[in-house]
Amino acid sequence: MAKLLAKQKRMTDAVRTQAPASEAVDDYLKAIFQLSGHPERQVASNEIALHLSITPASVTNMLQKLAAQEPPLVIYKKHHGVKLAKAGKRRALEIIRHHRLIETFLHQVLDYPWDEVHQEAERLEHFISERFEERIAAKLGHPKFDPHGHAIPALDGSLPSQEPQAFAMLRPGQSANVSSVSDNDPEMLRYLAAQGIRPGVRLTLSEQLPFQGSYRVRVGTSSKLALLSHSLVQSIFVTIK
Amino acid sequence: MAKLLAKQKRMTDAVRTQAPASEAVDDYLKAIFQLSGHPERQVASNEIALHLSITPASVTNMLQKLAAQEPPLVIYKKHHGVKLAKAGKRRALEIIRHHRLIETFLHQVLDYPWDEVHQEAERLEHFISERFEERIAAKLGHPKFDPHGHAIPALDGSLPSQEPQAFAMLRPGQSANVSSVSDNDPEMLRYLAAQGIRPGVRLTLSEQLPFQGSYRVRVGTSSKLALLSHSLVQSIFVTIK
DNA sequence: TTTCAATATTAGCCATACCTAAATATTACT
DNA sequence: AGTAATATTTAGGTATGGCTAATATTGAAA
Ligand SMILES: [Mn+2]
Ligand SMILES: [Mn+2]
Ligand SMILES: [Mn+2]
Ligand SMILES: [Mn+2]
Repeated sequence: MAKLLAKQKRMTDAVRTQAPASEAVDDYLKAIFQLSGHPERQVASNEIALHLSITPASVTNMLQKLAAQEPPLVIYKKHHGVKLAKAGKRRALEIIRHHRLIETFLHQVLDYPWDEVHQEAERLEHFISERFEERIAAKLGHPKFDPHGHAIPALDGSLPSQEPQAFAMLRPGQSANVSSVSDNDPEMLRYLAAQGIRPGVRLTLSEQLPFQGSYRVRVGTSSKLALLSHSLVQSIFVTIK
Repeated sequence: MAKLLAKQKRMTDAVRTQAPASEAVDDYLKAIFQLSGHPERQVASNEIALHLSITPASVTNMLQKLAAQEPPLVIYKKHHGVKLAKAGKRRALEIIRHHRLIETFLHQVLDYPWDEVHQEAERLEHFISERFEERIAAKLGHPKFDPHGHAIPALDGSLPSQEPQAFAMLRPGQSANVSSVSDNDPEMLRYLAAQGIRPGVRLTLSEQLPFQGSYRVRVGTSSKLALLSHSLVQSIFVTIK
């Protein structure tokens, strides 16, 4: 705190641009990054609004601000969506790196259960310093994946271009290894853990019950089968090999 | 983020009170706590303004808000200063506990040098959860002191009522053990470390040069004496025994 | 090619949070 | 009682981030 008197002055001067970098800005950038997918496509205002639970008008407003920054954080084409500009992508990946490193740290060093790490990381990701980031990465031996199997962006922002596949896409009889699971629903994570489902475990789809019913799944080499709902199965991502 | 639509409505209703608990509020409460000392005395608006580098008008404004909360965070007597109310003292001690636990954690677990922990803790203290606090305390074995020798408030807010004495108060010939050092000036901390001065070390005042000059000090049982400026010596607190 | 529904943008506002300078008031000494 | 130091009030500023309602654009279906 302790706003310096100089600040007020400086802001009314010629500069005006330069990164605000608030929690809200971070969250927009993360949202755009996640929604733009692979290969990268333009993201519509509506999608962002939906993702963040705000109105499209608010989104347009913010996109204009982000595009007006120097350097711009997004490339914004009126009526045609946005994509991240260089600086925006850098920041998004930085936040995601923070998030996943923090999750891993909380789990491995502070013994958090895997269903509690996400919430805490969601806040702290915005406030840790570069130093902190570097120190926990070192402490953890520069991990490549977080507790849910999500890849941690490297310092230069690079990510393995793994195309994760939803388990729901498999056909009965097929097997695959869990690569990651969604991390935002604690209850679901506890349930998955109870079923022995976590990154690295091999799953075999036995059958899908008719009319979009549940999935009967063998977990590892266990003898009895787990019965997983459609929504559950959509949160499990696998690599077939 | 993701402000829920309900919020807007609710705030214009009857409730209105209840804790905002922002970084600024935290910093006011910490300032009042530190300034009110032992035994506790009323703190003047001016002192707070000075401490936080803002104007007295801003302070009055904030004090009124803090006093109006339900429950009140401060007891504010117009023209007669404030002191912390129960809830305010609880919060102040909570933040101070956070701060000192984080400092200790950064130093011991993440190998931060002792001159860098303060800055990082100053930010993070506002954002960690109760869970995080509990976990790092456990990891550290519930430490009683931070790297600068400051006592860490217990969970119930209790603090050892040690009356730390400025080393500057000693008379030539006297010896004392360093209990703590000021933690806000990194350069000074590096200098002290270089002189071997840290909590627990025994200091003997050999002489003070005339006209408020430097202090000649024996550090531990070393043979040669350190020469410390007046301002340096005022940042060192000791217990005589 | 026209029409229209879906989508997006603009305009005008609201609320919160902090802070300021200047005018005014209070207190506590001398 | 007078006055200097201190504090408060008044009035207003900046910044962020959100909303509604009115309007505009786009693109696909007719
Ligand atoms: Mn976040
Ligand atoms: Mn994760
Ligand atoms: Mn702080
Ligand atoms: Mn300290």
